[in-house]
Amino acid sequence: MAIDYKDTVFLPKTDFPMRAGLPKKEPELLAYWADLELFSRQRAESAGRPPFVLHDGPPYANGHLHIGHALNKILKDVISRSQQMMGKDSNYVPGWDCHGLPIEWKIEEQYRADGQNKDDVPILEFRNECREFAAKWIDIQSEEFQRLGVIGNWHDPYTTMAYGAEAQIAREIAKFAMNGGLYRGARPVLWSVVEKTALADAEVEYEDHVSPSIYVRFPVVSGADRALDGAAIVIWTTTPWTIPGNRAIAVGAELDYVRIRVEVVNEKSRVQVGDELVIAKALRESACQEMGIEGSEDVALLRGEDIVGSVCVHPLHAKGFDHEVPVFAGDFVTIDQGTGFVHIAPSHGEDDFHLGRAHDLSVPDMVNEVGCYFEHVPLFAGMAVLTPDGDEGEANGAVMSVLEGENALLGRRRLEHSYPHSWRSKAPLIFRNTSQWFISMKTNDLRDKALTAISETRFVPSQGQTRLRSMIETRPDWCISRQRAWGVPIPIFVHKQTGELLRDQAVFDRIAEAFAAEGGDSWFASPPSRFLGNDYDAEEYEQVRDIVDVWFDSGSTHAFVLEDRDDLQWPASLYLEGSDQHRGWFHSSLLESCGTRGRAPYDAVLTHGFVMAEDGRKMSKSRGTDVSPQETVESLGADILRIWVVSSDYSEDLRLGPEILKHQSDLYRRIRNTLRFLLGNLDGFEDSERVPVVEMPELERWVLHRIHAMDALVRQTTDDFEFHTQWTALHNFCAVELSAFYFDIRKDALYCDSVDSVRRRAARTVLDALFSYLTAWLAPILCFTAEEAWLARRSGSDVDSVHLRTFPDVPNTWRDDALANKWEKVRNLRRVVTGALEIERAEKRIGSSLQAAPTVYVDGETAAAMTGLDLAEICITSGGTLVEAAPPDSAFRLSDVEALAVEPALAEGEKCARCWQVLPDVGASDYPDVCGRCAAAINGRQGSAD
RNA sequence: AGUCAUGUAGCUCAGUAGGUAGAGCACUCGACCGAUAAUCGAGAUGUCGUAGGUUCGAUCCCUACCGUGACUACCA
Repeated sequence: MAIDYKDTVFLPKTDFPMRAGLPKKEPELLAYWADLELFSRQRAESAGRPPFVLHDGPPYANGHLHIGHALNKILKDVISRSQQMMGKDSNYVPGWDCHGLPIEWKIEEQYRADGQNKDDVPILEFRNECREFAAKWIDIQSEEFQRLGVIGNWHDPYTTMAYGAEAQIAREIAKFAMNGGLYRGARPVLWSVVEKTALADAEVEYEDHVSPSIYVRFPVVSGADRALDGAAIVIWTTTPWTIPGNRAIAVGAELDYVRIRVEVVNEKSRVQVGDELVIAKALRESACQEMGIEGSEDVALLRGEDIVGSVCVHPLHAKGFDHEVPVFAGDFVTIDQGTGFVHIAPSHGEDDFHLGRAHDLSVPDMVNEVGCYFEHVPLFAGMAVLTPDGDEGEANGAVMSVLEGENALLGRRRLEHSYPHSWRSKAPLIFRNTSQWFISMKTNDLRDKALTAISETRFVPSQGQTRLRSMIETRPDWCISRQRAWGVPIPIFVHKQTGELLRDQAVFDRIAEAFAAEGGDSWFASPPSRFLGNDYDAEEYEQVRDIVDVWFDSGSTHAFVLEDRDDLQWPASLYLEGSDQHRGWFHSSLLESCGTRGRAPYDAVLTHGFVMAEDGRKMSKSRGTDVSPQETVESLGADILRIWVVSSDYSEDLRLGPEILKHQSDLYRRIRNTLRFLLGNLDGFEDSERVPVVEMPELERWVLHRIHAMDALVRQTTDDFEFHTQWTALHNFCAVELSAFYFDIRKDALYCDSVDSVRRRAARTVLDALFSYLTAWLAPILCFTAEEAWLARRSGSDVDSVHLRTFPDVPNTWRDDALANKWEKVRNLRRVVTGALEIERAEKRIGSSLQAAPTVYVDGETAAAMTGLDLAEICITSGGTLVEAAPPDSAFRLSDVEALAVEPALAEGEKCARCWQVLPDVGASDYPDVCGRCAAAINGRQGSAD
């Protein structure tokens, strides 16, 4: 008897599953793209479009990816893809940083594990092992990046160890050699005794360290002021081993000092009653306490400037350190601690070096590369400051005991303070005078050029500009030499007799040629004559054996990637890295490029923050708060991780953890179901169904207006790299405007109207548009899901991948501000009706809103807005009456909408068995339990719903 | 140690020429049972980091402090 009308209703139909199964689906899509050769097709199809070159900052090729890599590469990918869809030719070439200490260190460890000393391994063999190690990790990381959905030229990435790259890096060094920017300088650098190399700033970490803290007496032999005669200046240091290198004392010219006569000392004190010492007034108390002085008398007060020009003798002058020790003014002298006098050893400190240089002090070579005093150093020759393992050597103790013997040691204790350490071996470092190669910040106005370049670069967020500028303003010359094995050789020759750097382009050309053919190895494998040619006698030249700082490698990527590849462009449109790269890649690239090409290698720089755990603190394995990208992808899918990237504000630190990932999964489901609804309701859609915009109901035209606005927002936020705003807007559009409003209203027409209904056809026309726009807008973010949806509906003529599309144009005629305004009022009315129905529901008078037929009292404005609209349709009721009149007091109102009121009522009639509306005309036609519309729909149905 | 950021509902984020705050999600309750491990609706939720100050009034301005992060320095 009862007909099952379900078969006559046009219910959504699609193979696009509600449950995504991303961990399984994503690899299938990756395989599909591989078959399609998607990246090549993108390049081919976008040939001639304006280029967008996001130049990849190379990750270091060791170890699996961590979440920071994932953030970085996903953000790059979203930008690269969205620029592509904005109509650019967005060609992304990933790269890797291959040389340098971390890899070298790993290989050394392997040798150590085998009981071998790496110094015994032939350098070419060693370098080859490093190369293979890097190659192995490049393959692994490449896989892991691709699994995240990152699209790019993975078939032909760049690496800093490619022969071509090594050759170009050599050419870049040669440019600095030829233009005079490169020079050999003797200066103290932070030196690792363990790794036997100078370290770059970026390779230094500061850790707490216990050092001896000593007070040392420097007797005045020639006071600049009579008040100094016969007294001794007291210095304080935490590095006793630098005392042999002492050449001066610094005093704060503006500080107050006092000459005291010691009256009372405790039993442990090394000071004699009657000693006369000069110290800073402000530090008198603390210094006296440290030296065990319990009573003293002021002899004289002095200003620092009165002391400048005095001369002391070295505390070990009787033991072979017989040079004078002049007192200079130093603006770095503070009264935080110590004595207000700083002992100056020009070989062992930055301040010391500069002060010494200003006063023509000698910069003696005191300590060799393994941290032992040179043979020429009296008393201490051969003693170690630090052992080869980084432990404290005998030097400090020896110096202190000799000082003590000379009655120069006035106090000693242990002090824990922050001290530089190697990032790699974690061993303490020392300042050591060495011969190193530098790029001058002054020659060729490098600093000025760099500063100008910064002001001409777009920074996102803008604070980055200030940050980079202040770094460039104050940084010293760039020390580019490393006494290591795994890197690009600094390919230069020095004339043995004159010390002159050989500047001959022909020589450099031969070197680059060799590197291009055989890599940097050829520098070590070939006789110097191969490069010097016939014009020079190899015997007369020293071949430099240093390698170049890896920051110079990566700082040159713009040369061997952007300039070298025909399908790229110099300068890059964008560099994008974590904010730590202000002192890293952004910095080195800028200097390298300004020094050789006079401008930055990038038009814009974007920085992102770091990934923190959910509690806002650093991720920590031991606390279990670290998130592995591999595990996340395997359990949830890369698209979830990609949502996380765009839903976070990358200009600050980002948080990530289980709860946040769950949140992203929820957001994902909403988007996925929106796509599924579109697909299900577009089943069988054909072009012939389309309804022209002018014939569409207002509701459809309102959706088109919203599409127009979303399009503008998507494009704007893409240009501004504001993906968080974009994602939020997209999600709200799907959740609030489509799902909760438009779809909800139109389900009735889509399911129940007859196939030829203009209303239904118009809705399907709009759903088709929504599908087109949404898949495009989502494609840069949800690269997998957007593709899955696209392919679910692709017919023969459609393009093979959503990623071969661009954001579709939106006709300007879709914009209709007046309509949008009108519909603001309509939606407001709907809110009130919904509120009224909720009461009815709570009172159990209705369940479904289709049981209701409310009377709505409106003001003139709202009445005008509702002209021509069907109240019941919009409110999803079965009926309703609009009355422009004052409502009865009993009517339902919302507190914030005074002009509207609703008097609920039950709809009259029977429930239609097909559309479930309660209507008076149910049973009026051939079908006893069906309304007139549905009867017509059933009769007119042409087997569409099977 | 210093500098600079940052601290708004459980989560991601908005916001306020200074008048005690919002959106989505999550949560709870309800409806539907033809987007169904969906969909719709309603609701509660916050001393706007802490303590002072300026002000009639501060989440928004000032100061200090605390937490977190990044950077810089290393200082003898």
